[in-house]
Amino acid sequence: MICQCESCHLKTLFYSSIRLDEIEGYCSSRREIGVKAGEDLIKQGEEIRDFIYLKEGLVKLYRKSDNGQIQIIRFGKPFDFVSLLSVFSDDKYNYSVSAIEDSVACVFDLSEIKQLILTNGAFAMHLIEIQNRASDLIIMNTLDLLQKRLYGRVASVLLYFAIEIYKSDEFELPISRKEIAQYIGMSIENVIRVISAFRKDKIIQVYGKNLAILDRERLERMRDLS
Amino acid sequence: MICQCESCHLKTLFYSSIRLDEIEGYCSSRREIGVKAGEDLIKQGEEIRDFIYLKEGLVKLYRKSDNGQIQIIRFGKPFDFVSLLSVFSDDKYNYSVSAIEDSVACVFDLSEIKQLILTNGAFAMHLIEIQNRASDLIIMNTLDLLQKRLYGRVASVLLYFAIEIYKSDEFELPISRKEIAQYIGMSIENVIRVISAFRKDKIIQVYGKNLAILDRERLERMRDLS
DNA sequence: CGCGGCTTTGATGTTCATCAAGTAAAGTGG
DNA sequence: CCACTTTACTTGATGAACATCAAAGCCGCG
Repeated sequence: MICQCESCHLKTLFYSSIRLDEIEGYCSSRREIGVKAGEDLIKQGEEIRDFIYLKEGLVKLYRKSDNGQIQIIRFGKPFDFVSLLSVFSDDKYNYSVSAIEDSVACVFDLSEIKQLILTNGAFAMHLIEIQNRASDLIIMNTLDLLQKRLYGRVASVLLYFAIEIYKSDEFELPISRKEIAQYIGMSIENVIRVISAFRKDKIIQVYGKNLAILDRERLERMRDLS
Repeated sequence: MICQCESCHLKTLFYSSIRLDEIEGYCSSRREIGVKAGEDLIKQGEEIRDFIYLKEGLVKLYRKSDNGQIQIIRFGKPFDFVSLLSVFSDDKYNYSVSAIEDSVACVFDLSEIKQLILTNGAFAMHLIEIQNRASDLIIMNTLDLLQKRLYGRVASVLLYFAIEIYKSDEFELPISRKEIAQYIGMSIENVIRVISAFRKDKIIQVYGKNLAILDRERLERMRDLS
């Protein structure tokens, strides 16, 4: 069997709504793409032909805004980055996706997925739920950032990686200060200053790329009290 | 016939994918709710039982964030406010909707819509497209705001109402300065100051609630150059 | 080695929130 | 209807939050 779906998260998500004898067909049309850290998986402006699902790794969604600045929309890990944003509403990507860590993506023909929506109600329902959840997350996250200030925004990012990505208070920060700045919409220098302040206040510990949250409560307070 | 679907936008959107002999059934289960300016259509925290579509009027989507502040997520006019945001991904609303102008909403049982998704592929596809488009708009809009500053943000709002809502450079501003502030994430005083500055610079003209954009180009430049 | 990108800190000025005080407008109860 | 209260709006003054400029150290890489 070409497609080892047992090891693929996609199975749990979608294949539960597809009859076993149908799976084979979709599996064979599926292909995997490996991208190394730094490489692009999706380029802004490209035509949307595929339906892409992140199987392994860590990516960032970002866009070039009108004035040429780069803005990071969201970080995506397996499960919460399924092709979303404009896949069914536009014909061109209005954002890029690139790998932060080496990643593997599952790629389907978009037309096949659309066919599946048309013919398989359970699949359509499932997909709607997933898309809905993903959009909600982005929206609420961005809204949160919008009403926080520098300190709260930086605290948010650090806690995001600790809680959502690494599920640990000690981890290797996968992104640069510059990327944090591009995500929270503040200047690089001020991001650095806040991280330094957190370090001096013994809220976090930094050695190289490694980061340890020493005082989770205080960091959460900084995040919540803007 | 109870349901005068000819006059309802929903028809063009959804009913194109439903067979004529099926329409009758859904029409009869549909009900209309009128809300006067200032009244709530949806309350944050309520259970999601309905699928709601704005037929006439103007509404605002807003939420109370963790620290108790009110934040306006988006303004919605007929067509671009279909129940979205968490309708299929959560069981409770995490935002409120209230009428800015007197409005009329079409209400369906959510369970019926879900049933329709399961059994009618074309409908599901159509709904996915609409939801996708709506989410994209909110996301891109919020991201735009996030990287603009005071002047650019205020210019954005004014141009939004001129272009998207009223399709004219002269209109009656339907929202208060406070609501602008809650939408763009800045203080009321500064919103007022910017509007005054625009007025003094002859970019806009203000008499009471009425607003006229005198110099569209300059206002657009303010919006685009942050 | 030298170059470019990332990081860091300090100094400076701009942008912004906040406080204060006052005016106008709109609802409320007698 | 008028006095009363509340809400929206407005302006100025002040300090806090933030961007920007500048300079220097630190890598990794050709």
